[in-house]
Amino acid sequence: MTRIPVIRTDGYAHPVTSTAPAQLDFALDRSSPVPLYYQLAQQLESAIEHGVLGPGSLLGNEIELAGRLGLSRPTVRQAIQSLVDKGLLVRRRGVGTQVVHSQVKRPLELSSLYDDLEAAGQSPTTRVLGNDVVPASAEVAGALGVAEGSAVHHVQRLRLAHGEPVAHLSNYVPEGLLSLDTAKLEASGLYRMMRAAGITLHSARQSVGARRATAEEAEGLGEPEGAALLTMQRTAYDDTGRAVEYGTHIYRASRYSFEFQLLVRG
Amino acid sequence: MTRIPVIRTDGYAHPVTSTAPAQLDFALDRSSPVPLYYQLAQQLESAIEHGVLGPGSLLGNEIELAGRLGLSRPTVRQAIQSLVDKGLLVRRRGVGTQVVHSQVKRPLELSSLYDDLEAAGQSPTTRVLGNDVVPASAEVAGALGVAEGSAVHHVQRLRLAHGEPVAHLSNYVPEGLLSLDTAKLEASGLYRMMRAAGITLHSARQSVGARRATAEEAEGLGEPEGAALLTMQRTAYDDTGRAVEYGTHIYRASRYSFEFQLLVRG
DNA sequence: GTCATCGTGTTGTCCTGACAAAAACGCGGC
DNA sequence: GCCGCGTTTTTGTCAGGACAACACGATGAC
Repeated sequence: MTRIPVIRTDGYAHPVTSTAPAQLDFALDRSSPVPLYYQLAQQLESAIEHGVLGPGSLLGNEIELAGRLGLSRPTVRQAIQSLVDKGLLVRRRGVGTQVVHSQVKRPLELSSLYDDLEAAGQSPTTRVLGNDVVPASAEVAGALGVAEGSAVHHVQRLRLAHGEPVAHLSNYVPEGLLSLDTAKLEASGLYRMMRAAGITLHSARQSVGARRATAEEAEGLGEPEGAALLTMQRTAYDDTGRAVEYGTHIYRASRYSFEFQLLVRG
Repeated sequence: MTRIPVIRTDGYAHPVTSTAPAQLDFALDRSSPVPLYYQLAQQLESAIEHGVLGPGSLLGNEIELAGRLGLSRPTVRQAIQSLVDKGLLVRRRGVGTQVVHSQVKRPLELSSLYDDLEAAGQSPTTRVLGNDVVPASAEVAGALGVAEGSAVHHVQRLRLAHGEPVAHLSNYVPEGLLSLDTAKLEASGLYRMMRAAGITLHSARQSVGARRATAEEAEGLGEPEGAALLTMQRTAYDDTGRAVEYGTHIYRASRYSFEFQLLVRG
């Protein structure tokens, strides 16, 4: 390994580590139903995450790598490309493929707040405040693409972390898509229930803003009246293009902020 | 074309249009330096955007399409895949590839506020409030990965739309990366200047929150004291992994909110 | 009429091969 | 010592083929 500390005149020091191509052995199972490129991608990602492939280390050229693994070059490229898309690798023509220096985390998924908190070790809890079927208001009908007045589920929940309120969630779901059991809503999250019901989420439009809390909102969240709140509205669509959920949520700005990583698409 | 209106008992009506494979002719230039798959992807995207390929219309099978265009199947697949990654197309094995129903816009880019406003026809303006070189504070040094006290650019700008203040932007850039001309900062945006300087942005970590305005902030933005503000902190990295920018921004929540679309990665 | 089964169409995966383009390196000339 | 040029290395693009997996409709059995 060569380590070349680059000292710049302006005091901006950045250690450029250029590791020799790693000689990793990957275990590929051709009898597995899991695609070969996916097996390779997962093992590469695992190696990167566990530091076996440190930041800046070269991956070794594709042709040699393919030969060593007994794969064809397109298969190896497909595996590498999937990690490039995730932001874990960078390819440079004439140089090679290397692991990015900066630590990359998730690039903003359509994650439920439940998953977010759970990942952060916040032991989330849910209190279902309401779970009814109501006629759609004009706002809800427009967002979900249903007729005004048609039946929609309305779920109101309070999300807590460590017993403290964090957010008030208000969701609308078209009637008939999903059976919304109050007990399950408390134990899991709405998005998990959708996945379990065979709904494949595709995309969502979100809008994040801020405003001051009304007396009622402040009361429900344990904030002083007029406190700053983070607001989020979201409409989620499945892969057939129909809207499957519309939600307007408010978060305690003193206790929660949206953290995410985003990638620049080349 | 077959049009099958699906009427559900719950009043949820969604017209499923399944168009016969479109017979589009694309103009591919083999002498162009622009890759063939990219030419095809752009023309497909254009056709979708202009409604030539309506939502739900099938693309026709890949093999026939490849033959008709005089391309190989991998090339056609690469073009299609890039649009699937953008969320414009959906592939289904055994069925075909079709245009998604929901209108898809940009999936949250690392866009500057300047571009955002310009795209929205808001005719943005910039007033540079300060453009200095200062020693890095502990916070800035930590975010940029430089030594505390080392020289960094500090740019403070006020962004206006239609002459009204929208946001206060405070950016830090390591010294020596970029020449930060005040005149250019007013005419363009920071990110455009970075791209022009040969810096290829790779990823960024963002944090969005809310709080109430101090008297000074309210004064600068034309808001009443204590108004709700939207806050955003961002650290941007280039493809070598070094931090190239750190910014803390505040937005008038009464006039601006973050709008974006996000895709579920399969 | 209803259900299981088979056939067909389409995308998913994987292979081999070839040339082009870009970046880095080494060498020679100055 | 420095610059320029060619060489080498590596990824980028493209072709053509083969089989597998899955979805859907049609067909037949019951």
